[in-house]
Formats: sequence, C-alpha cells, structure tokens
Amino acid sequence: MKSRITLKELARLLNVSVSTVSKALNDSPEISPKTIERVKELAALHNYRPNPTAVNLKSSKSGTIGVLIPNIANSFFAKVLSGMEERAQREGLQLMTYISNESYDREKQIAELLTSGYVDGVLIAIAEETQRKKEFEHIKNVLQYDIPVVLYDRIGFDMAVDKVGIDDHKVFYDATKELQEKGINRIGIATSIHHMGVGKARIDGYREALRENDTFYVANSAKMESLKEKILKMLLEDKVEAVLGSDFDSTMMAYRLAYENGIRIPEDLKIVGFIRGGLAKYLTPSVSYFDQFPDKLGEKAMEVLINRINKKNTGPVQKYIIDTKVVHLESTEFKK
Amino acid sequence: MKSRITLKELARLLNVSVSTVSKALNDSPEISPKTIERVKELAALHNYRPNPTAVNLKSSKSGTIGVLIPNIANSFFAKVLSGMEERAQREGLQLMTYISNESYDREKQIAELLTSGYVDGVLIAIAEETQRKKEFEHIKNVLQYDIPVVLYDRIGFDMAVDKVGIDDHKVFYDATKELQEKGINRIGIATSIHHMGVGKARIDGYREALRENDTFYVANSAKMESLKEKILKMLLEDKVEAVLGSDFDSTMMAYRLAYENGIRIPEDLKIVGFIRGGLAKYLTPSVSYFDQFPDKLGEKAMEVLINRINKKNTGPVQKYIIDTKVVHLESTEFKK
DNA sequence: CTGAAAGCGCTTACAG
DNA sequence: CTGAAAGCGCTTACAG
Repeated sequence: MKSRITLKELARLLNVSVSTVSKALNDSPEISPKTIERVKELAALHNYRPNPTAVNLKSSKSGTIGVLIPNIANSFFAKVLSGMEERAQREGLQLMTYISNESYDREKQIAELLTSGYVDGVLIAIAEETQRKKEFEHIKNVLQYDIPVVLYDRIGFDMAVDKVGIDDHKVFYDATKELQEKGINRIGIATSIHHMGVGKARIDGYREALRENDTFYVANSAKMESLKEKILKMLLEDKVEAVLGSDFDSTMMAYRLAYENGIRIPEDLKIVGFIRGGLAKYLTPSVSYFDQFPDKLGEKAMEVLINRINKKNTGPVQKYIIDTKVVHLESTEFKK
Repeated sequence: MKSRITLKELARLLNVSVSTVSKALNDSPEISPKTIERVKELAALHNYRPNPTAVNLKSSKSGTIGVLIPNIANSFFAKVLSGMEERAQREGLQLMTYISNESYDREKQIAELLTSGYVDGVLIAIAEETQRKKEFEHIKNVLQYDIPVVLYDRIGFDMAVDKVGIDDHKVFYDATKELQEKGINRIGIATSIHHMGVGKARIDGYREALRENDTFYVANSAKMESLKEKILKMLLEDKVEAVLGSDFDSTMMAYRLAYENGIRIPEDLKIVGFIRGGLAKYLTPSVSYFDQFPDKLGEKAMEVLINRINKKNTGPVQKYIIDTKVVHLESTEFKK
C-alpha cells in the first residue's frame, strides 16, 4: 500500500526546501542545473506526481471539462463523447460526465454543479424536457459565472455561446430534393423528435424542398404506439414512396412496418434515416443513412471550447457546422 | 460575470471569523443557533457553494469516481455507464470518464492518472489489447495505492478485487441446452471476441453443453472479412441450424449472411445473440437476444465500489453476478 | 460560543 | 542560486 510522495517529503530527502523542489521540477531558470538534475532523479525514482487537487487550488483551474449528455444510450451521443474524450486526452484534460436523461430537473441540478468549480468549461446538449419547457435560465446561469460553454448537436437556441452541430435543415432539404430528382413524388417523414430543435429543423427542410403541388406527409409522435399508427397510415393509406427517418426509432419502425405489411424495400418504398452505419449495413435490406460524423462533431466541440478556455479565441461567438453525408445502401436503390 | 463567493468574504460581510462561518454552515454544535441562522441566510442569499477543490484538498477525497470504458460506441458499455451515473448521482459523486478504445497503451496512461489523486475509486473493464498481452501490472499498480477498484463485465482475471459481471459460461450453456431440447442439433457459434475472457467463457459454456456426438462449429475471428468467410462456411457447408452470436457484429453478420444466401430465419436457421433489445425488435425478422441488464450491472458495480470507499464493506473481495435473460423473438420461433 | 492557528500540497513573489 | 513566507479555500483541534 503505497501512497504518493509529496514535495515536502522529497525536499526532506534531498535536504533542500520545498520551494526549490517545486521550482526544479518546473524547470525554473532560478535553479542550478545540478539541483534540477538531483531533484528530478529522486522524483522519478519515487514516481512523483503533483497532487492535482493542490495544483488546482493554487491555479483556480481544474483541468477538467464537464460534458452534459442527454442520453448516452443513443449511440450518436456515445460517439460524440468518444470524439471529445480523444481531443481532451491530447490536451491532458479530464472529462467529467453528466447525464441528464433528457430531464429538466436533473439538468438544472447538473448546471448547478457545473458552476461549483469542478470544471473549467462545459459542453452541453440540451435535454428534451428543457426544450419543451423552453426554460433556459439554468444554462444561461452557467455563463454568468464566466465558465466557457459550447452547445453541441442541439444548437437551435438563442444563446450567446459557441455552437457546434449539423445543418439539420439542409440535410432533409437535400435528401428530399434528391429523391424528387429521381422521380419520387410521395415523400413522407417519420419522426419522434418533432418537438425538439433538430427535429423541427429537419421537418422545415423537408417542407421547403417540396413543390407547390406536393403534399406533406409527417408521421410524428414521441409516443411509440401513436407513432406506429401514424407511420402505418402513411404507408398504407397515403402510400408514400419514400420515408425520411428523423431518428433511430422512427426509421426502424418504418422499416419494420414495411416488412410486416409486405411493402418491399426498395421496390415499393425507399428509406433513408438517422441510424448509424455500423448497423445500417447489416439490415436486410441494408438501410441508407445520414452519416453525421459524431466523433468529428465531438472533437470540434472540444476544440472550440479549449480555444475559449485558453483565450486563443476571444472573438465573438460562432456557429460551426459539421458536414453530413448520405450513404446510399440497398434501401434507396433504383433498379432499372 | 459573477464569481463564487468564498468563506472569507462571507465572514467579512458578517463580521465574524472564517472558522465560525465554516462551522455554522456545517451545523456545528459549537455555534449558537442564532449565528447559524444569520450565516446560512447570507450564504443562501449569495448562493454560496464551498469550493470543491479546497474541500478535497483538506479531506484528501475527491468525491469523484473514475470509470474506465473500453469502447463507448458499444451500446452495452454506454448503458452500463448510464447505470453507474445514476447510482453515483444519488450519492453525490461525480464521474470521471476515461476511454481506452481497447488500447493497452492508453489504458496504461489512464491507470497512471487514476493513481494521481483525481478519484476515490475506480471501475474498470479491461481493454482487449491488454487481455491479449496478458499485461495487468498497470491495473494491479492502482491497487497498490490503496484505491478501491471494481472490475465490471470483463471479470475473468486473477486479481484480488471485487468483480461485477454476468455468468458468460452459463448464458451460452443454457442457450445451447435449450436449443437441443427443442430438437436442434447442429448448433454453431459466431464470435469476434473469442480471444477475450468473456468470449472464451461463452465458447466454453457452449462446448460443455454439447453432447458426445455433437460437433463444434465455431466461426471466430476478430477480422471482419475472415469472420464473414467462417460464418458463411458454417451456414452453407456445415449447414448449422442455429447460431449463437457472441457479440453485435457476429450476430448481425450471421443474420445478414443468411439473408444474402436465401437462408430463412427462423425456418432454416435460428439466431440468438448479444444485441440490444431496442434494436432486436425492429429487425426483420426480429432477433432473439440475451438481455444483460447493463444498467443494473453498472449500478451494482458502482454500489459495490461505494461500499468499499465508505468502508461499509471491509470483507474479502467478492464476485457478483447479474442475471441474464433470453428474450425470444421471431428468430427462434418454432412453427408447428 | 467565537476565533486564531495550523495544515491539506502546491506555486511564486520576494529576500538574501 | 536557495529558502522563507504568503496564499489558494477550506476544516478542525485548541485556546479563550
């Protein structure tokens, strides 16, 4: 049972003062090369590591970034976190993870913790319930404490902070246009996140892409039972020829309901959705998807935050858009 | 731009000493009720929060748990993390997240960080590469520093620590037996994790369940191309009637290859695998799966760790097994 | 009941 | 070039 050696102990062993040891370890020009060598040698021998808590107390920095995640079971966020972690690691920063589970109350508690001095900066994706309530005071409060904040993924909010996300409007706009160009007319959307910023932006993009005479087909519900009914109606009554899925559940539900009702993909129905590539390729048929490059998104968000913390970036807040890509698999094949 | 008020400042405003303020806020019996009230009132007014770094330095505790995750993109680990976070939250503990990406070198670095005083205890799932190398010194080193460690999920290692996981041997043993009882004889395994502890245990369970005359069919490779070939051979040449999938990729690959080769599920081939229920139900046909209750596993691991940290548990190290359940969906249906 | 002092493990301006 | 002192924001044994 070892315990970490301290500066004091090192000083005692070397018969010098604590200050000398500290300076030597930090390569201070005040200290003679010989002393520096002696000190470093012993420190290495004892595997000395400065106590981070003490260093933090002195510097009023924690070397830690807080990440607020709405739902880690969503593989998108898991990958975003992975990208953040990688970037943080290169910078020698630690990650403190907080999961709101899409709850407003929990998010409020977390926001309180975030201002308590645990972290030097914060990456936030705002919870669903918070978006419903339109209550953002607790988030803005974090800013009051001069703690740098970057919003990631869920960025459609009126707040004076840096934002890193994708252009949800454009993704659905482009996808709709592309289907139309290939001769598909009856295009529908399935979504369980229509009440959230990103969900709304996607619907808007779709609507804008439709032409004068086109009808909107939007199957939207956060309740799975009701979503199912609406998608069924869209498939069986409205007989849409393509479905854009705005999230995992709605995409997979459309896919599954087509199967249950003998609707052939891609012959009778094309599908593109927000699911991850690692899954999409295994589906039968494989399903075309929007690649959001979540790891890049996470990395970028972390980078923007770091530049704020370091004051490398002191300009006005900015919005950064990560490019998205449609990956076409079997579910959007056009057979000749 | 606010900044947190300190004890000192509070003391100045109240015209009392810092010690008095500190004691009052901690409800010390040394302090008069009247003073306590005055102090708390002002503290509330200024939304005082003790600086956690200072408290940590005094107490040599950090109120933080380190979680070492091999791969967060694996939804199993994402859910485990979610369970841990929930339990930690109830205890007022924070989570420091480290992702090894299955790399030995990165894990070693993290292990070093874990002994630097950032965390009061550690939850570890050992990286794949580490298991291959059979190099566990860096993990054991954490123990040397008297930091409580709990191994979760990947627990088949000879180390004197608490362990929380599932009984991988039994899961595949039972599943094999169950298929046999229903009259299935040619049962195969698909696995990309055969070189890891959990993967080995599953294979062993399967082997033990087979009878005298049964043949083993094991399609194993960590390389996707080679795994594909082996599964194909198992399906087409060995003509197995059932496949147990040991992980996401191997399960989905068997499922997909059956589709590509006109092998009907469940008529010609039954499938059960380690995939998550949220996905399994949407597949076409839906795929039977092993529910590992990852959130419970995470919760339990955190609980065991907390009890060690609090010294509520000072007994010998133990192994805790979380029950698993087979959820039967269409891929194992027996039509009459 | 209140306060001065010491100390947690560091860093750094200042003195020698 | 080295060291004593002050201080980061707390807690707590001790004195009064």
